[in-house]
Amino acid sequence: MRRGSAPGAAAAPGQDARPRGRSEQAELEPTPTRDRILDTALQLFTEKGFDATTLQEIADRLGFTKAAIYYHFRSKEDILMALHLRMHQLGVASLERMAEGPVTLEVWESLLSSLLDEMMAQRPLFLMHERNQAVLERIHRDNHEAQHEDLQARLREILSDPSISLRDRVRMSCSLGAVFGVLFIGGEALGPKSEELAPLLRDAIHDLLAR
Amino acid sequence: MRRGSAPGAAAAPGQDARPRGRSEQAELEPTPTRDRILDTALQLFTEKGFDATTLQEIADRLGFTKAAIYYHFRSKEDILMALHLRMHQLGVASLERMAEGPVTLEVWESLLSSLLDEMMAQRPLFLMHERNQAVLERIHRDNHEAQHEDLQARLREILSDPSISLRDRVRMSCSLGAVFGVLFIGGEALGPKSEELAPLLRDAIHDLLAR
DNA sequence: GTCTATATTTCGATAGAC
DNA sequence: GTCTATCGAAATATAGAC
Repeated sequence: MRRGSAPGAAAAPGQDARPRGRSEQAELEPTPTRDRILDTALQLFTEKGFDATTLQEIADRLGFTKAAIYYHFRSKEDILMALHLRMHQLGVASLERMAEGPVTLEVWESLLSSLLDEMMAQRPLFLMHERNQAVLERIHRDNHEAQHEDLQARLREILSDPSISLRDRVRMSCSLGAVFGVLFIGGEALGPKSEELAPLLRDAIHDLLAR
Repeated sequence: MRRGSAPGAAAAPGQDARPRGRSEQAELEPTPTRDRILDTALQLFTEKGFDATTLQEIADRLGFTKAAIYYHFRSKEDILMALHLRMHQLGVASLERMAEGPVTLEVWESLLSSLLDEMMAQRPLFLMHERNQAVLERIHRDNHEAQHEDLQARLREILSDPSISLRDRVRMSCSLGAVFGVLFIGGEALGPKSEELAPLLRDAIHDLLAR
């Protein structure tokens, strides 16, 4: 945190960090209002970035006040982390397959294929993530608990594995970038019909990885 | 601007927005100190993001105070815009070639090739730009003067051109993404030897665009 | 050109009523 | 569960001395 960082938060030591709101148990449970806050935040964080988005704006769009948000979330960062969690869980399946054996070009291609499906389905989440990398890294460093099991870390590990030829690792990076290229650079320019897009993208990736 | 936004700036109407500092003429001229500020800002904006970087930090790293920066730049945004300008000028050459004729896959490949050279040479600038997209767009919207002539706008135009087949536009997006993939995702993982990287990347791009 | 000191605003977060 | 009111902490930007 950088600004109004929990002014009265260091009140009683040994106390729970959560000042009020819902019980700790119920905290992660989705509720309609909670989800509406998350959806609105997702939109604004993507459009303007996390830092430039104020709780006031989120509240305004939802038709209630800033303070009400604090019943559902402990802090602004918590909202971002909840969104991060949503996305993070998507990567887990792919992640486990990546940990199983050696990553050949063929394995990579099939991994990318399932990743592509997930990204197509959850594009807004990935977009938000992409546009708030700096903030997310900052927060990740602070809570260096929750040692990922992080998709990005595992990717970097593979891409720096010297037992794979540099040529192949370049191809892997390219194919990964190609997915981002189509979803985020091409994005709306290519047209929103992901049904047509996906097979064309898969073909291109295949040309990149085959042989 | 969102926070301490020019408190006493709306003083005398009809007055120049620039309160003090160097003369308007000399303002864009590079000086050693100005460049040092820009270099430091480039680093911090990339590491932590524009919003999370304070003028205090920039000043601290340079060994003088916050206020001194205001002799060289009118505002924090001005620093970002100066960096944006640096990068923007790199794209101009490619941009003009793109405006000349119809963009075929062959033209695209050669454009990408020169863009790649520029990006390899000026990677930090592109990295900063990539990691501060949201802020840059916000500022661009505010100063909707300086109608770009913007690289990104022209790219989107091409990628949505219906006279090019969807298949080819997907390939173009892929190849563009591939460049980002190698430079920014693969990044340090692939190793810093851009001499080896460039030809491998060009080969991959060729496989994507040829035939 | 750089400093000290300060004005001004914004925003996250809390307290407590309802 | 949401509101009003307010606190406390930055951070941008300015004024004016040196």
